[in-house]
Amino acid sequence: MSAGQPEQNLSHPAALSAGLPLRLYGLKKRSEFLAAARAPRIATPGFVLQARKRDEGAEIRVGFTCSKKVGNSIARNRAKRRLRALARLILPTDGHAGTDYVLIGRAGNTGERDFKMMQDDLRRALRKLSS
RNA sequence: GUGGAAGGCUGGAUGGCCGCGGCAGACUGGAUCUGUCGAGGAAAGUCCGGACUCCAAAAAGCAACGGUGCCGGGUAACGCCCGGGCGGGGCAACCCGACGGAAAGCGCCACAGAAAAUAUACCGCCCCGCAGGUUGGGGUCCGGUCGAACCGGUGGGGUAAAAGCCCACCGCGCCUCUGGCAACAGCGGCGGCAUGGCAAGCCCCACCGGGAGCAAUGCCAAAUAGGGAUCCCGCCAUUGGGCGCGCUUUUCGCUCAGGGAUCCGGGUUGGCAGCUAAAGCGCGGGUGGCAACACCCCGCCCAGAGGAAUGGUCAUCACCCUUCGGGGAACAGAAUCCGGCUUACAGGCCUUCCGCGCAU
RNA sequence: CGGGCUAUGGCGCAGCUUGGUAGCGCGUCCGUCUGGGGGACGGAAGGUCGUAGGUUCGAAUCCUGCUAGCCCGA
Repeated sequence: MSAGQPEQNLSHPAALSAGLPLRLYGLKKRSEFLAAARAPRIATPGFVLQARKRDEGAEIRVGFTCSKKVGNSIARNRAKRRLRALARLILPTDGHAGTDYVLIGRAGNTGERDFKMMQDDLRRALRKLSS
């Protein structure tokens, strides 16, 4: 299982957007993950953020991935769920249009780090990328 | 009061906001709304036993291999559970035991020691001989030494010195009888020391086991070229061969003339079933049983995904720690199902029993 | 779902079958040879044998349970 594992758990994109100002779309294909992997990245204690500016389209797309280092399937799923909650909360307002984001879980921290601190981490990482 | 032993239970609660999976219903057949259900005692490790399905064969048995191993019972079955026996540990409650066979056979027992399994004779001990010694022959296994272990133990008799050589008791073995379904226990008698240890070395004996696993298996749909090879049967021909061709397709025309099995190549990785009401659960009741458990009645309905949903976050209460800011909250996540075993586990609760101290 | 293998000095491996002494190569340290380096030679240190139990007088070795890693089949 590589970092480019397709995000099979991603739910319907429209369901994600319910009640939110901007729709989030999921990254599904391995090639899309690989493209984002070559893009600039910011590492935080709770996760790693990658962002790739696309040429076409204005929607924000986001993908989640966890390697086996994070733990067994339960630990990986919990890490991805927390990352998904983060993205739902912050990306529609702080994200940049026409960008693909990939959030990568880190062993030991993604499932345990304080959620407020992770929100700050994500906002700071987004500012850093845009500057 | 304190220290233990055994058995059982529990594994935070409530409410916002956002979100996930199954099922049912509603609605302009849209990817919406409503309702409802949604992890464990170990779901874990995958160590045993089954159910179920297919394969091979036959209702069996044998060989090989593997497993189990005191006795009796329970169970669908078990390597599990209950009861009993024997051995060991603990003052006790109680706990632990791979607990058949070493007088069927093979093998191993390092070092040390005289000697390690058909026993042996180093230092001693005793007797006899002579050339009287740093000596020769014999007796003996009593004492010493070694070791994890050395060929019964203690006491007495006996002797040149000794020895189950003889005797008593203990141990061991055999036999009869008694109790018990049995393992086994007990009384009595006999034998006269034989049988060192290791079977988690090979092995022997008794009993059990055909193989594979839900990615099993069945059905539907789609897709590909109804392709190739071999064999069998059939037909025509008879040295070797052929079983099709034309046409967009069917009808049709020409021709003596197509069926089966296995394998290879190629294609498909969609849907449904299997699938969860079950050898089910109940600190509900009754009967039988010491018990495990069985039977009857009553009540309950408790995930079914199809690479995996059961979550995230905030607040309050309860618990633990605190330097009063705050921090912590175990082991762990269903994948066909069930019965066990094993392993992991913060904290808390209940019942019964034993020892010791104090008071009465 | 089922099956198999491995774990031994810092690294790579023997030893396990048939139980009694843990060994080899590279590396490390010290010394000598050289003007010095490399190299050679001599010497030395370094191992709870993955872990917890059991069998045995005695276990790296035999048995059982865990832990970690790797591989195979459907």
